[in-house]
Amino acid sequence: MHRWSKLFIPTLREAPADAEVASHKFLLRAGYIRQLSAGIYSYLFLGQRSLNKIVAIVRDEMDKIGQEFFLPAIHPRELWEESGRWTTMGENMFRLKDRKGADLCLGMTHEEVMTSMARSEVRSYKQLPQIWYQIQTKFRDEPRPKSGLLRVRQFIMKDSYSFDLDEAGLDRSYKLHDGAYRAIFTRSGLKFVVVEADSGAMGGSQSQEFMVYSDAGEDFIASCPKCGYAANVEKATSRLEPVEEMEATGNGNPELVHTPGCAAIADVAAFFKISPASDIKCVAYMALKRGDKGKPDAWHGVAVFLRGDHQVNETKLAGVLKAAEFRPMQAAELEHYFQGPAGYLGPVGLDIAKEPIDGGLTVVVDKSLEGRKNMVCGANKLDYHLRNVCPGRDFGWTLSADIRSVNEGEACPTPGCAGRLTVGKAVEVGHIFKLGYKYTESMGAHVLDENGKEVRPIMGCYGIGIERILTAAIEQANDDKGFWLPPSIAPFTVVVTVTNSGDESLRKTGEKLAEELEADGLDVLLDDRDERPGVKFKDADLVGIPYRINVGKKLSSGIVDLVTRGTGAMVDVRIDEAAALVKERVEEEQLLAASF
RNA sequence: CGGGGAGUGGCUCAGCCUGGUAGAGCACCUGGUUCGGGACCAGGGGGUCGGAGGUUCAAAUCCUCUCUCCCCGACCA
Repeated sequence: MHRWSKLFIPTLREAPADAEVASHKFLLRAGYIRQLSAGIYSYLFLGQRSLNKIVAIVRDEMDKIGQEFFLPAIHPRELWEESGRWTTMGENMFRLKDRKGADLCLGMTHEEVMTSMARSEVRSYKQLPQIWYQIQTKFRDEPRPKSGLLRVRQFIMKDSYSFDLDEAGLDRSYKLHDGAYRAIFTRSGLKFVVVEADSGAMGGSQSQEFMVYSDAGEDFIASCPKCGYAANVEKATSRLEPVEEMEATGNGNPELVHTPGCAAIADVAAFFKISPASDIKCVAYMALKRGDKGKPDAWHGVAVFLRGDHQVNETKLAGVLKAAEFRPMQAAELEHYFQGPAGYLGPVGLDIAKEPIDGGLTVVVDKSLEGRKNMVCGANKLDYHLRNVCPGRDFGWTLSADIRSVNEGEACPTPGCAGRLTVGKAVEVGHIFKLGYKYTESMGAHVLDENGKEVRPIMGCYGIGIERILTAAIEQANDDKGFWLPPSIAPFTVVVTVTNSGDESLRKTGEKLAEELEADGLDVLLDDRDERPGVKFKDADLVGIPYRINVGKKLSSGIVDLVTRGTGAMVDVRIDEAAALVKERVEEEQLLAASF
């Protein structure tokens, strides 16, 4: 039995000034964590206890579908050179040298190590499929760590990798993970949603994220309350309402119009008395194409055209262009590609590249421009616009694709669904991803199939952020006094608060009750500190323990209080029935979570 | 990397503008009283004011450089 009087649980009355989000504040105040450096935290007794419970759930479910490994955290450069990621990971990778001067890095993910294992050990199709996982520390030198444990530079990840003979096999491995992840998050008591995620830039074919709605989150997800459609806005689409086209003027051909001072969309729309949906917006980028082996990186001009009321989704754009990086085009570059100034850029008369980012100006139009008529656009000339512009007739493009972001309130993309999309913020707790042949190909892994022919295994990769489960759980259940965790991941299920430790009979009864609870298989913390009751109640409310039993003044009539932290409900319970009741409550709560 | 903010005892902060004995509340230690929602009284310990350099008789305070942390953006899981 754990006695609070002997433990190190450094609770704080006030949150340190630099904590902003609820989980960060409370993890610090409750004595779960302490910061060592930006994005680097120590986990103290309560924090480690909770993380251990999360890890146990993850391990329990993962063992049903795969095998646990434990891979090195320090990797040789050569391994990452093989996949090409020694370069592409850039500054996010922690790098170091050993005493001989050899380059090493700290593992930020383990596709390379796992693939090298498969490459050197797996020889036959008979050995497939394989699902290998590990629970291990990852190191990523984030440009901006933030929000306590939400975005950190060192964290624990459950990562797994599947190797299959073919796509049907990958599909099975992927579905196994989908099931395991749903079980893990359910048992962890999270209210999560599964959303379609972006996979374009990585070349994968399918990907889902497991999200917990929270304002602390960094991702936005679009969802339809009617049909259940949900997708990361990086990936989400919507159905657009038909636009009322403008009447052509003059002979219907593009017409130069003097529009002094109308650089912004709103000014242009007002000048022509049109909706921004009839204006063509231009966003000009320079896109970085990573050089293939030996070739240097190069920047190429990219002009994106879309409706005036839409926004460019750079994730989608990166996906269709396979570009590594974007930056806004600068004035000299605008002059070079458009011969015109910002604010008056347009698609007519441009010298268009045939292939995406391969010299010249890559012109990307959003799909929603196809088939539109009589639009307004910049004339690539200061203070002039064109009208009567028809995409396809008056200008062409390198490629046309969905590269816009959806907005709240747009129509759900599911055929036949009349719902409207809502957009909310969420924390990503897990991600499953069909990788394809990227690593087995670049690193040369193969097995013999039943015909004795060499074939490449196909891979999937799957991740869970262990600390993020704790963080998300706190974000979803807190108030001004503290937080309460689901019993399955709380450091203790119940705290027995002896209101006055100076009173011998209270203390003895409390100890006895704690022993009973423990005998019932519950994790019990006995608050036997020599503190006033108020202090003990405040601490108990703060530290995330879902149930509390007060052993105090009602004991003379054989009664203790059972307090449910989440609801604040306090009920009188006969002392000899208390243990059984708590156990029942915990079991009910877990059943309830499972039915979610 | 761009923009903003902050570094003074364990925590929250005042003092800086206008240079002159380093402060408050909480926490901590000792003794006493108290004991159902962060008690009270008395006594006590603890800070090279992020660091370096400079100005000055004198620097937490003024100047220069630098480090660190937080927030927004970019980036990313």
